[in-house]
Amino acid sequence: MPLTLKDIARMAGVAESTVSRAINNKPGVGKETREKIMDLVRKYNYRPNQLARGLAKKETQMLAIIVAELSGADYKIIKSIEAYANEQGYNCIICNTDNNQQKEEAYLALLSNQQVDGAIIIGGELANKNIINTALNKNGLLVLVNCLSEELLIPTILVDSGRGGYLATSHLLEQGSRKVAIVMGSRKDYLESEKLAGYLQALKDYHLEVEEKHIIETDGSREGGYQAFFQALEEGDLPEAFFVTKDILAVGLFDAIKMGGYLIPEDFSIVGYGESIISSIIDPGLTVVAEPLEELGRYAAEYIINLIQGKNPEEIIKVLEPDLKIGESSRFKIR
Amino acid sequence: MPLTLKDIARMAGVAESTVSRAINNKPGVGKETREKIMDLVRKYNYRPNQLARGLAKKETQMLAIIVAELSGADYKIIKSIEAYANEQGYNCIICNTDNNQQKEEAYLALLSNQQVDGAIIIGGELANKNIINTALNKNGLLVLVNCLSEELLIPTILVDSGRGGYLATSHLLEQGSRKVAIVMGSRKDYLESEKLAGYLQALKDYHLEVEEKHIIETDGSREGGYQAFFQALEEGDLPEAFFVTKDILAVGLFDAIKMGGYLIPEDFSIVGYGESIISSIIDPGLTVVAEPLEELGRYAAEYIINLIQGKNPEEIIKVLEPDLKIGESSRFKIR
DNA sequence: AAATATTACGCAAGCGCTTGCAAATAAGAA
DNA sequence: TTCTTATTTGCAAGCGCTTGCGTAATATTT
Repeated sequence: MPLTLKDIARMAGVAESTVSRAINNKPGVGKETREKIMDLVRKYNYRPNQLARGLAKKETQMLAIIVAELSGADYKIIKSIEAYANEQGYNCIICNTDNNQQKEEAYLALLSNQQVDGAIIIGGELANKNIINTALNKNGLLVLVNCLSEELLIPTILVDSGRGGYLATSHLLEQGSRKVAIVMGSRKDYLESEKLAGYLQALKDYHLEVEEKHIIETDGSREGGYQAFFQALEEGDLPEAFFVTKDILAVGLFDAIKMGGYLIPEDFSIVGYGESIISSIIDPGLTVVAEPLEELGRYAAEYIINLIQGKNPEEIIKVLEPDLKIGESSRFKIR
Repeated sequence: MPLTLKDIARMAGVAESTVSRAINNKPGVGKETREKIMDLVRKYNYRPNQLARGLAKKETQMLAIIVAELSGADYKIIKSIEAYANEQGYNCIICNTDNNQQKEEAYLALLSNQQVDGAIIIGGELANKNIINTALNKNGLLVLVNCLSEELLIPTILVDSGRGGYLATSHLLEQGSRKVAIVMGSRKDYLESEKLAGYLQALKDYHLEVEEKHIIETDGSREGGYQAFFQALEEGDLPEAFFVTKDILAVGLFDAIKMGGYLIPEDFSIVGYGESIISSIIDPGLTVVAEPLEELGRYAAEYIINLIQGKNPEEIIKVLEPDLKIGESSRFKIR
């Protein structure tokens, strides 16, 4: 049995309250008593029971990071959140929902249960609104990252995917390509649809017609990327460039292009989305839309902690801007 | 303010204890009262405060998964742990230590603090023994995965990396290569040293001399893999095959080999370690030592939960066997 | 030296839940 | 009907900690 405050108090010959104050270094404890207590604490390696503490204080100094899939990008965000949170004396627990509503619900319960002081939800489709609502009603503090709530007014922080799509597409256009296709995941995914919007806007700004067949929606897998190319090939009127919204898709697309005996970027210029190991491994190195993931995480962490500490931030939604990292997969086309 | 047991009790006109028993569906509550209570619970979406519950019951139904780096492999293990744990009514929180002793300590405190019922440590160097010890002394339950404790007798479950090294190397030897090099991370890393041991054993079984210069220790990075090849090149007496112990290393090695104008597997056969996206992306597809990660996680989860529930398992250390997944990067050599 | 302001400490209630035990009620056996 | 046994429910202590308030001890002021 671990020892308790009471044990320490008995050993030090003082009241529990004094020990408590000493441990939390609050005022109201004499220098000598404080030292005697701290010595005992060290000697017996006493650690306060956080459940009891949490119960009494109604705060746990814990944050939940609820994440749908745990991709490489998410991981960077998480690390950044953790870094800031730790700095501020909070610990983070990562809850992986696997895109499963049930699990999301279970983890959101951590919030309603007061096991964590706040939660950050990263990506994925948004949970059942009821659940979020009850979590919020019970005073739970929530921040959304890279996803959007439809009706509830929940603080949200995200990278402007529309802008990303625009950057990618206009880069390809600037490089001289005129027929640019987009290979994307599901349009139902908010971020994907935004990228598409950016793509469309860029075409518009260049006074180009939108070709429906150049909008290739896939399942987001490697295989999907592979098929996307051959689909384009079959349709005839092959694009000169591809904007690929996911790195795995890019891998498949590369496979297919090479399989077809074409060269990148000579035959096809390609821009991908997100800096990842994968996009750095594939050859030639991918030009990508780079997202400020660190900043994203940092901001989210700051936001939730401010919320917890009662400082009400000014803006409820914060949008960060991506930029373009030029690789070898896109090159100026002489026309 | 979330409502409490007391609120429900008042509304139902019964004692708190009755509500508690109803909620935990324990015997000793009449059918009608039970229903009345459960209706209230549903109506107000009441959720017991887990801190209070944990404090009273001295158990939280929570597991901590403490992981050093969160690589792709670890992620698979985690998912498998979670799956089983959820099945058994436990939730998992993932604690990422970033190979930082301080953080490891902080997270292990979750155990000593009784915030979790048990913890699973995956990979990485082992924490400060004192910390682990105190955690254990306080009755904390711990299982190690893919790492080893030096002196403490902690239940451990791992994949036999020695066997993996042996499989990889003997495969290359069987394919006709005689000069096989190993490109590895730090020898201080237990798993790496085991792989090396397996490599050496295979050479021995084939009655081959060990060439010190064919043991290439690197920092485990892509760059490290890259340099490894040119180092071998400079040394003269180029190997015919490489056993690479990490996928990132393999990427660098591939880069270098291609850069040198050589072909895989024509000029060099290569075997990597661990099935990962990366090893599946690089071209040609890597032959790898595949680890039963699912089983590993599942077993670890089973183990810790048994421990928590007081069932003492028979073996304190469990070793799983890897096997070989043949890709295109290794091929029979005609000599 | 007396009066006032500080500081150090203990008391006790309370956080929200569980649980052993006793009381009250219902049901079955005699 | 009366006694026994089983079932339903309440009481109250306790889990380990925090904190407001009161008192005793010490320091500061005149």
